[in-house]
Amino acid sequence: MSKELSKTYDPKGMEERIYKKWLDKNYFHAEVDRSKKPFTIVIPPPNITGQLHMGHAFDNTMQDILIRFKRMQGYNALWQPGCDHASIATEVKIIEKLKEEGIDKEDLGREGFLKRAWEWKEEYGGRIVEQLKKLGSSCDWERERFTMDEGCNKAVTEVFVNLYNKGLIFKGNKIVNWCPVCQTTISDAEVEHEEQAGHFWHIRYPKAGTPEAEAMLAGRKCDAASEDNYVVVATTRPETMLGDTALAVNPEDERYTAIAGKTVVLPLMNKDIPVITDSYVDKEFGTGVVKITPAHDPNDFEVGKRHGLEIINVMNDDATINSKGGKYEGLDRYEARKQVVSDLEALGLLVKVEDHSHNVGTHDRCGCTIEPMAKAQWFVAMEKLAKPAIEVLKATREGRECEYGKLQFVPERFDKTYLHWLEGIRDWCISRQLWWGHRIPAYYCRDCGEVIVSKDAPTVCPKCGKSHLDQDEDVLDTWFSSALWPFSTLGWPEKTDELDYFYPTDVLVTGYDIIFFWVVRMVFSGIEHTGHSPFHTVLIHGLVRDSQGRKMSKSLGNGIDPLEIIDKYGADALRLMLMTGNAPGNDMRFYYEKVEACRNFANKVWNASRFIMMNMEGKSVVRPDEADLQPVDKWIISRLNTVIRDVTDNMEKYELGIAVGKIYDFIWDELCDWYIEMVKPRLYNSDDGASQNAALYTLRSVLIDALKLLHPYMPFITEEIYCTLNENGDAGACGTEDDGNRESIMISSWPVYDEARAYDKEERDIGMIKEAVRGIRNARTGMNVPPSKKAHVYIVTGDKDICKTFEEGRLFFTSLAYASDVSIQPDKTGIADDSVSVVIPGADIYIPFAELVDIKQEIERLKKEEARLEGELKRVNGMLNNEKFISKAPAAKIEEEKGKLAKYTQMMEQVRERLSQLS
RNA sequence: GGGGUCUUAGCUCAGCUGGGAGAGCAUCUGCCUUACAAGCAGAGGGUCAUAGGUUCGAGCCCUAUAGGCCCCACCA
Repeated sequence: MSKELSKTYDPKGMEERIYKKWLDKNYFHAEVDRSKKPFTIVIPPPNITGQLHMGHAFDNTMQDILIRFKRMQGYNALWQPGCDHASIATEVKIIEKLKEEGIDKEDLGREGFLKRAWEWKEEYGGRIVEQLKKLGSSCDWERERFTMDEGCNKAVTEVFVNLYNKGLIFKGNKIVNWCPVCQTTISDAEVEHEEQAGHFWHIRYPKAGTPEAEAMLAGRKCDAASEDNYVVVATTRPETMLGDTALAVNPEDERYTAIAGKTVVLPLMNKDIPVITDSYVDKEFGTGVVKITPAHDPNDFEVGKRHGLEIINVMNDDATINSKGGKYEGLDRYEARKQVVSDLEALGLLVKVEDHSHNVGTHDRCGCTIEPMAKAQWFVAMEKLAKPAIEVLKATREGRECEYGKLQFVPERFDKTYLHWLEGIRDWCISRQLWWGHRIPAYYCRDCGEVIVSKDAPTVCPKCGKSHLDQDEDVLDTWFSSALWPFSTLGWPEKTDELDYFYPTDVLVTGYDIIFFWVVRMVFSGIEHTGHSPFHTVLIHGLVRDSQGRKMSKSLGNGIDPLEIIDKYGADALRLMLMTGNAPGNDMRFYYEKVEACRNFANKVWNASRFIMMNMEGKSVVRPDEADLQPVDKWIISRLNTVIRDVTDNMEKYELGIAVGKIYDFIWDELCDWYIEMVKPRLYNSDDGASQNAALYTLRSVLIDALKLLHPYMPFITEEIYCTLNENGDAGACGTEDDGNRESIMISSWPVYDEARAYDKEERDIGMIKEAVRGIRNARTGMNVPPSKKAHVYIVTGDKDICKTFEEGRLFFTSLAYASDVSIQPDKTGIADDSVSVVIPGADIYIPFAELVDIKQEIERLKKEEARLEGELKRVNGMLNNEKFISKAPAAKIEEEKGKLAKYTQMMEQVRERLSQLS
């Protein structure tokens, strides 16, 4: 029973049906199979809170293309899917939802909250997975994982305990980034710096024992104040002075040698603090004196450590001033700032206020200004871990062997981003004051204070033997578990077959915005725990922006929902749009016009296929003898062959945009606009069965290979056509041996370049015919000849080979160049003088239009051609007459230019001769 | 302060290791030619940001300049 394609391309319904078929057939599933080479990609796990957005569509399209390509090439391709628990993002969402119900997180308690969170995950966690399916993603859904499932939790615990035992995880009191809104620490990577307009307050600190100090302590302005008795400090954050424990000057600063080592009185707090010297202080900046607040500034913290200063944290977790802040207790940090400034002013201690813009750290999630605070938190010591991660990339770039495997970024420029971050890396704060996440496997003995870090919860304290143990309340940074994703999903820490076979994985595809968050952490984790870089290539892409180049965002409301696009234009069109005309790592803009153009291409493919099938209807198409193939058949086969080679090459180099451009051009220009048109007369003429069969066979086999090349990009339409074709007979493809797999294009084999199908002569011959046809069309348009007006075409050439070429191609002039008749002759006998002429290398073409020809116009046209050729000749002669070019340029280039010289010279002669005839 | 990146046709962008400037959209002209008007055939349109340099030869490599964007950074 033969099946037909519907009249118009309509992806609706079709895509869903095909996806279901793929699932039913289990094509996406990969099992360990040692007879095949694995190719593995792990998905960047989308957040369970997430909805599919253009970024996901972009990212996953690229991965699907690579996976489908490799699968067709015969690799055992595994695309490992899953979702991320997204600790803080999810927790925030759930808190919001609870709020709607009038419930406070604390009311539920930890247990109750987690129960709700899991329910939430069950309800919404699968949503994005369903959306990925609409895109056509060929993930192995049987292997779907979750960063907080049992296996991942086991991996996390294992890693934590390992690193702790090696001393690479430690609990320490350090300055951390504290988000007062989310009430948790965040890592450096989660802090966004933004330039803010602020002020520079110059504040007097009176020297101890002076009348100025006495007055201040008494709470009044000093009537006879002398500047000599003050030290002036400039600060952008006056409220932090409540926690000052010193002033600092540069030891080299002669202005302050007298005061160094002495004592000043801290205003408002009215206590003595020392003036210390530290080379950290920049003499040139501000007043050259820095207030030191070890609890609220990372630099001050370091200075404080060096000098044994007290660390006084003056803030609560919500960034209000605490009891250490004296009378300011309870005020928000910004209210406190105002109050402090006005109090200083009242005491005559405010010298001046300058405008000053400075960088303020904000939380990337909530936008709140980060408060640096000294807190006891868990950290990963990064220095040791960073080294091999740096080494593996450098070794790969320098072509050295490396025990950790290979690592490269595509495009290469992201090497620098990666290296720069790793080389300046600081310890990673991993504890979070949240509930949704992997709980830290540390336990504290209530009796003796012993800290126990262990995979299994201890029941008694190993030190004191008592059983009053409390687990650490905190959970881990969500990226701590994502960092293990490439191997935790394959079974690590168990030594599974999967891990052994699929790991290290091959390519990681992600946006440049998460190199720090994720890529870096996966690499050092992979090396530390498995000994290998988790992938050899990181393929980086940019952002999808709106048509005005703005980032798509919820707040701007300029996001475009990929699902709507899929609904309207089809997933294939969306996928093609995302991959077309974009270079790796670059941002792109979203335009509806672009999607439409891609949908139009799908329609083109659809209709060309429909045309081919229509013509095969009722005929049994068989593999023709080589002798039955006509030059034009060999031409398209040869062109396809080249495209197969180039596309494969581009895809192997991750040049996905270039590759699909070549497929697009081949299908639209060469196959549809030329080959199909050239072959039509043969299809409509059943008298020459062998020729018809050869044309049909070629059409069919070229189409199949073209569809195969296109399949990774446009999986649905190619599958639909491929299957329909195969239900209607079985003529095989040209670039592939019969692989016996006709039931789906996605498991068919990738076309391979074949030397035997490179037909150089036919490529040249058909190229010449195309040029002649184009020339005739061109001339006709120039003369305003309507298509309905057919004309006799005379081809004049003395060259036997050229003559033969045109002899074989004479039909093309009838069908493509509006010829009523075609004469091929060695001279101009019988051709009217007032014909339009077209010059191609080796032949003159004349078209007598009689009354239609305007000789003046014709002369003008020829003169234009003459000028063009003059330009070309000038350029070629310039090169060939240049001795240095002759002596230094490669021989092949010289030959090429000599060939052009001959060609243009000949054409020029023909044009000039024709011109002299006319005038 | 450091690093990256961009500046190519009216618009959005390609242009891989240096060797005669491309695509899509838009514009103009002519076509409902029985696969496709979501189409066909043609046309116009670019001193490849500027100035130097390397080279036989530069959109491509180097340097500087101008402008745009991005990332990193503890100058209070």
